[in-house]
Amino acid sequence: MAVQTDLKRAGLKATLPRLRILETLEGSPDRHVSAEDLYRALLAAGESIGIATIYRVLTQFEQAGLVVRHNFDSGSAVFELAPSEHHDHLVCVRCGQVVEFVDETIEERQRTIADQNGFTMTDHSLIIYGLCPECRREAD
Amino acid sequence: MAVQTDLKRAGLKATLPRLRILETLEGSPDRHVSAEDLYRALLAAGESIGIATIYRVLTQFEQAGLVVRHNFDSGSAVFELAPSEHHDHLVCVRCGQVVEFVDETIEERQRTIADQNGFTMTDHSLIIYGLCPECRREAD
DNA sequence: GTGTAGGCGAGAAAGATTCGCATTTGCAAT
DNA sequence: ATTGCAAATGCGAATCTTTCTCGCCTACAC
Repeated sequence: MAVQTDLKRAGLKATLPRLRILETLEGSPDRHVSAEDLYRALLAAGESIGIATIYRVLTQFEQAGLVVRHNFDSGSAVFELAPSEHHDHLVCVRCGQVVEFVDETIEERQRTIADQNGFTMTDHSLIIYGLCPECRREAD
Repeated sequence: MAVQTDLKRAGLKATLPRLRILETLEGSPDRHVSAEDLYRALLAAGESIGIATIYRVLTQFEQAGLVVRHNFDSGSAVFELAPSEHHDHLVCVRCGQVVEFVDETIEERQRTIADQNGFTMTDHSLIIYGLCPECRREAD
């Protein structure tokens, strides 16, 4: 099973909660889920798991590079399986839908800006908020 | 006093807490402050104010366009007096220092990307995380 | 000055996340 | 297969940030 080797490779014991969380992330219709989302999904699936474990495991996954954490304006963090290639986000302020995009021009400018200011860029977060096509139509 | 007319113009009564908060924001050496920062600063200045009032007032100021709220990775929101012109942020992951910048190329690309995805952009947030020059030197 | 709508302070509440600790579990050496 | 133990889990309490409630107070139009 790939999930199990993913954990081993990341230097983490293949425990039941970790396997379940990773599987749930992979099987989620929504790439971006909160700790609470995962908790509810696992309880619904009949698993017995504590919310604290979810947070602990997600933090470990993040440190291991398996997932990425985002702080959208929603108040709670959302996590997504680490994509092979970096991308940024468009978030609908009405329905919460998330669209991913990549733009090399912006990536390039960011590196330049960090350099110009003497910063060594370690990460960045670009979120465009707006109304998605559906919500725009409904909110006419 | 300009502060008082600023409030009136924004449609807010010029109450003591509001005046103090606005003055503190203007007098802050750091443009980006949290609700807690303001609370401590006001208590230290001998004012008697509740943390709830700080949040209430900051939210009103935000709606009135007097301040802007940012969600950096720190867990709590930070506020800054509304700048005359929009800008983005470079945040040092070690000391928390914040540097502001404007880049028309990026602004332009964002509008294009929102359009291409059928979104009506209402706002955006670009934060570049990294090590500032000083921290880079110290963390050799 | 006075009335009143709106604002305030304090504490409780809510939501998100972390901590402390007793119990359980993965896993490697028997 | 069995065992031993460090590491991980589950649970409830604690913490942190932010919001709500409610009785009292105040800015300001008249």
